[in-house]
Amino acid sequence: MDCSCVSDILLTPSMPALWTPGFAFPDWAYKPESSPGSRQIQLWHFILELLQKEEYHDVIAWQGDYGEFVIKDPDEVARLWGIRKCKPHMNYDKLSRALRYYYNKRILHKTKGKRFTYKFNFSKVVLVNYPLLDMANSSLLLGQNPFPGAHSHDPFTPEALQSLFSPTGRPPLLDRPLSTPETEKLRLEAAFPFLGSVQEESREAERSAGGQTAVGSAYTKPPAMLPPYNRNTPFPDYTWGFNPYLSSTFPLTGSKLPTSLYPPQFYPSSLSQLAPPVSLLPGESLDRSTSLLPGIPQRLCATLNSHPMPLRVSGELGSTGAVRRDRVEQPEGKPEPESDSDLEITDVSDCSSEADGCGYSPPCPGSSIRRSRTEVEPPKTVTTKTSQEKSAAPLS
DNA sequence: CCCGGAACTT
DNA sequence: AAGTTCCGGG
Repeated sequence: MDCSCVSDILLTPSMPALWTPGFAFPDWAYKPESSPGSRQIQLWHFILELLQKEEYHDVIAWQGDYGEFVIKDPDEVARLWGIRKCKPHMNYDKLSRALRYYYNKRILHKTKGKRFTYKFNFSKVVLVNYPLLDMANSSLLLGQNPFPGAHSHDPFTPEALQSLFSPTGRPPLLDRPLSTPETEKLRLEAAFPFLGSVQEESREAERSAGGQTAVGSAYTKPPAMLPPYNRNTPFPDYTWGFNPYLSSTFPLTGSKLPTSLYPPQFYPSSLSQLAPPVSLLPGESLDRSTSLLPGIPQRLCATLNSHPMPLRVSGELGSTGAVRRDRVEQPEGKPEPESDSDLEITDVSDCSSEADGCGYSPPCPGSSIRRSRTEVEPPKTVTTKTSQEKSAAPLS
């Protein structure tokens, strides 16, 4: 019930990386809230988030061509994703399956030959998230961007973005009747030359692309705040301690908080001029590591600070190193072995109901933040039927 | 590893 | 719709 998984969030005071110059995240990088059932974070979105944070450079990072990234630590990425989705049994095998589904959607494609390397199809990302954006009007995007070398002419000049995400809150033409998806697609690709040319078009990909024009809304969602990452943080604590990927709303002053979507190298400098002004209030500086985020209500963070987030680096693979490699859960035999649960999340009981309140719950309900089991953790624990039930219930 | 079908869940 | 879970095949 009280899956406080999220609540305690962002705490980690300093998060300069978020506004690192050169990092800008266009609004459209976020799926419109209105989009059917899109309240939940999407994998590609999540990937982008990780990619954006330097803390995760050892886990996943941009590398190679434009939009190309490599998952340096598959297990870790999977674990993080599992945390985000409250899927304690997530692993790279499953995550990669999800990534593979993106192939047909043209959101991603695999970089053959390179292990754990994928490449974003930014144009698609744009379309999916900002279908109504009529680039035509943004002549700046069309007119001045020679395809060769994304560096030659950066389409994302402050002016360009400015016009796209005008102060009025909505990009120009947003309400214009939507032109054909194809048209926009072309335009977008013109604007995003680095994006994998829709090479291997083909098969049903076309179909899915055509039918998935989401309803564009003038919605803007701030990027998630990923607190300093520490891979030593055990799953359980990490999970309940705070929600690293809570991309919930942050009442940021500017409403539009750009963060990085593309590798820095994609934007020699233009963007860097844009980020700072947007996220900071005059007089505020980023180096105030101890300060809260500007614009974020104290109540949101109050409880957070008091939780140092216990670093329990023990149970790595002591008793059951193998356990997590292969799912060793018995279909119905016996409940999760303690050993396993140690790695998997003891409190997952909350998640058993399928990430119900897990993913997104109102920030800091105020007090129900009990997190680390180092705390008090009522002995009764309700004999939670953790994953056991989960795997057994649905089928039988 | 990587791929993608199939069944199932949210 | 967007995965999650399994899984056979390369």
